[in-house]
Amino acid sequence: MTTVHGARQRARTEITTAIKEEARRQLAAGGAAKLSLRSVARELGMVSSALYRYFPSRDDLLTALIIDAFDAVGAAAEAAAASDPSDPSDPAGPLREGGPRRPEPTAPHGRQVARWVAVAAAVRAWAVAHPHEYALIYGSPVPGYTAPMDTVGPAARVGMVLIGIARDAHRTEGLALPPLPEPLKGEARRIAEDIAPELPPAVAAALVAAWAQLFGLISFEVFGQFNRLVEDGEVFFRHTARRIAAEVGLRGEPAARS
Amino acid sequence: MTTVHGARQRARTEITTAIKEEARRQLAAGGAAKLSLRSVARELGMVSSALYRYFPSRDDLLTALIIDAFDAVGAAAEAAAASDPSDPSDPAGPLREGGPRRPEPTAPHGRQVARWVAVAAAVRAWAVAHPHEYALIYGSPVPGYTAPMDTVGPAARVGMVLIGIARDAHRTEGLALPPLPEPLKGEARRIAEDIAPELPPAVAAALVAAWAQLFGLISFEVFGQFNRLVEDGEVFFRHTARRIAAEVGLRGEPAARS
DNA sequence: GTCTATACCCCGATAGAC
DNA sequence: GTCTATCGGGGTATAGAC
Repeated sequence: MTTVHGARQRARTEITTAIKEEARRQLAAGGAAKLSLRSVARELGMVSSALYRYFPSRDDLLTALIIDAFDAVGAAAEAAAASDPSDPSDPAGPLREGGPRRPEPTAPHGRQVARWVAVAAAVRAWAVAHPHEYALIYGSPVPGYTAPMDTVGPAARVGMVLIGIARDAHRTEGLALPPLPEPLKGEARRIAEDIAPELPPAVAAALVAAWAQLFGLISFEVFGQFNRLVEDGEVFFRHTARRIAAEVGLRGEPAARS
Repeated sequence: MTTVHGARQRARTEITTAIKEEARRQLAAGGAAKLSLRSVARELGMVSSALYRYFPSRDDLLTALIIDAFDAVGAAAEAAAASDPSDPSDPAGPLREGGPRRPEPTAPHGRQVARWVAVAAAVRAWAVAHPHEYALIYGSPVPGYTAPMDTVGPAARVGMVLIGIARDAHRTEGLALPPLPEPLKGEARRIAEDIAPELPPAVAAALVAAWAQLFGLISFEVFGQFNRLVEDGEVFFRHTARRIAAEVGLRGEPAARS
């Protein structure tokens, strides 16, 4: 009985996976707006009504895809943060999808900067490799669709990784930024309370700005706004990510800066 | 006869305008993907086939909307650049769209920084006021639609304004940035040739990055990624725009530089 | 859990009368 | 330039047999 149940469960999750895979294919072909249960079913050799046993509505399928995408990019970011890019023998992390993790042979000073850049580069690499899933989660909101609460956890993962790096840097080296102008102080204090009470408010606020700026670069590349202006996206991006790291107070070795 | 012709022309442009207005309304309601000639016609009390006298296809209507949007945000940027935000008596430009006017402190030195911030704030204000048109031009690409060449001119206007500010600053004060790391030098040289041969390559490359970073902030706000983290978007944005200005070598008065 | 059938919507685009 | 009519597609979602 549990066997039967197990087998059924297995079949169910297999089909669910197949549906999501086909849906992702269609996402790539036509965008989120014209993802349709019917054509997914058609392509899978099913009839449309059968899909409703797996996803009660089109929006639920969309939600599943969104959560998967946030989880994928979040996992890539976490893997990059866990690997140590300052170790030349470490092949993992920034350039891989989901690299293996390695021990940490400690770099002297700019280790957190290197991790920051590695995380940013990993997010970019994922985005470039999965432009349509990236568009799904960081592009224009899908009209008529409002994300349920289930998405906020996965959506926060990349941000958490960046916050963690800042936290580590603050603990080991101390992060400091020049004082904020008056009108921003309240805002920064609130942001710090929300995301990282142990960080100085100015750092927390800079983190949020840096986060948005990193994704701005990625979006411009993925969405084609650079329009041939930038040729080697990775090199350009890594350099800019390093400069952005400085904006939150992370200091690299002076030699490597800029 | 010319009168008749003139009247006809007038009627034609009036109807064309009405169509675009209704289309923009629908853009707001359902996004670019479900903008349809049929429903525009319905709402206008016309029959769908009549619209084909004005726009030969749905994509042509979309192109018109895109060009209008690029022109609108470009015009806002140009107006902000032309006004002088360091003159407290100048009511024009940056803050006009909404929001309190807080004249930038007069500064003979940081004038280009003030212009930079004013332009950025004007773009943000336009985006916040017209989120759907913003999404049309800076969000995920519309699936199945490829922009014709007619859009590239209008699309470049905001960038041109930013380049112009950097150029002015370079002419009057000289812009300099630390030397670039080797792998970026070629890229930067090419970028400079493309957009502003008279600027140092490092500045040109930083300009492109800054451009993307500004729009990253705007997109996060407009697309709701900040999700209540940032409360006063304008204050937060102006401050960050000022920091980004420093990244391209624009120097404000040290006092105001957070 | 899958099937057929169905209700009830939507769309872009064109032909041809007026 | 606007109309009716039409071609030929598309979609979500449900009911009910098997």
